[in-house]
Amino acid sequence: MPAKPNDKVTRADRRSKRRRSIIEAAARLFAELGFTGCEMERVASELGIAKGTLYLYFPGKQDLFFACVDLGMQQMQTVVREAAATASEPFEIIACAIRAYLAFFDANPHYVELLIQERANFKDRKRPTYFEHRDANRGPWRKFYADLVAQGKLRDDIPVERMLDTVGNLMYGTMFTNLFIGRSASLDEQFNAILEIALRGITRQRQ
Amino acid sequence: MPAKPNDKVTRADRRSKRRRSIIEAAARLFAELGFTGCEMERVASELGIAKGTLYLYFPGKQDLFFACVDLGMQQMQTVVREAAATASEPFEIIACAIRAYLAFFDANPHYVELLIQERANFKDRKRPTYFEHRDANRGPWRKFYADLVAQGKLRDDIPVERMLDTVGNLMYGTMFTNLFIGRSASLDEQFNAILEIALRGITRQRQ
DNA sequence: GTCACGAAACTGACCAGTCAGTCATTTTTT
DNA sequence: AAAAAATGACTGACTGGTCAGTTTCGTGAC
Repeated sequence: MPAKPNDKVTRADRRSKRRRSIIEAAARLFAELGFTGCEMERVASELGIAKGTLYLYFPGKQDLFFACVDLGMQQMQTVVREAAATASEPFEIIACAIRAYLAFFDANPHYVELLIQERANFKDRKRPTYFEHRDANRGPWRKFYADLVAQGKLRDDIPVERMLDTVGNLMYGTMFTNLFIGRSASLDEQFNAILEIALRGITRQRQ
Repeated sequence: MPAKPNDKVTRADRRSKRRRSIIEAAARLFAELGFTGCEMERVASELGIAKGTLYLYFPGKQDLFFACVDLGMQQMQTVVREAAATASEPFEIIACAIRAYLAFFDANPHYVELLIQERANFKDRKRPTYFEHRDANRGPWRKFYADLVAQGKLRDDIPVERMLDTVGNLMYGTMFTNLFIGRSASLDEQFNAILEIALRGITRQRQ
């Protein structure tokens, strides 16, 4: 009988599986060797396939690279969103999101490397994927913060946009520093300091 | 008669002048085109000299590049140190340093680009120059913060090292973000938010 | 179950362009 | 006229992308 649909799925399935495995191998190699340093031949040999095959799945080296970065940022956003969803109390939600973010890049340092490579090699060809995803996911956070301001839980003398920027930049800077010179403290200790300072600052408050 | 000493100075002077001008031109081009994208020939033609001449001043492309990064970070450290020295009141000193840091990279975005290029192209050949300089200049800040803790002006429930790290990462992240997607607010507004949040946090404090 | 055959997937030798670094020669300085 | 500085044509190693040829897959006929 016309097992056509079924068949087609199998074919397409195999194709997308391989596509995925190419992206995963390439992501590791691009991170390790850099965009320029990672030859297409190397990616192919890593997978045990011929170089020409890569070009059946991606039009060129750059497209393969962008696919790697995009996969990484998608995974990050998913992890953070899911972590935030496990909490209910407002400040706990913020805490969970921050912790998940740091933990993700801690466990996947190669994705940080890709962000560097992207900026280093395509600075005027492409808006950084990181910020593309950040902005796409910012709406809910903006509303969340605004609500907390309305409830008197967050300061009303600093625009929400500035708070989001500042906390975001703190996380962003921490992610890079951790990769570049390693964490100087345990993830927990670092996380606690960040949360404490972001929420209450470094000054001793008069009671 | 033997104007030897004088002569030598003149000679060495001319040499170091040219060396400096090579570094300055190269810094701009490396930032604009990337380490790989910036050909030695290009640097030479920018200066109106032959490619071979570059090799009389630097052993190779990498050495020239590292000289560029180092010059940038030296300038930054100098600017920040001098700015901090203009203030006397503790929190004003911190404010001046942060403002000078942001203003410096705002006025010299090409140096940020060089930091990216350095990391992207030499991740396992060299500790990032930025952190090399940061650590070399951290001692006084550590002592400064510790004194403020002792005076009850800074919190004593967060280790000084964590405070330095966190504030440093916030500045570092801000510098990158400003370059990557542009500042979303004026330098002043951004600076105010950073200082306010670093010192007092985003939460509304009960009086 | 197996055979035939067209389509899809895969291969890897090859090409064309690139560029850091060299060095024999020329120009400038003292 | 010797030394120092500068030149730029040249080379050797490298690599993204191509494509003519080969292998594998899926399907329908028997």
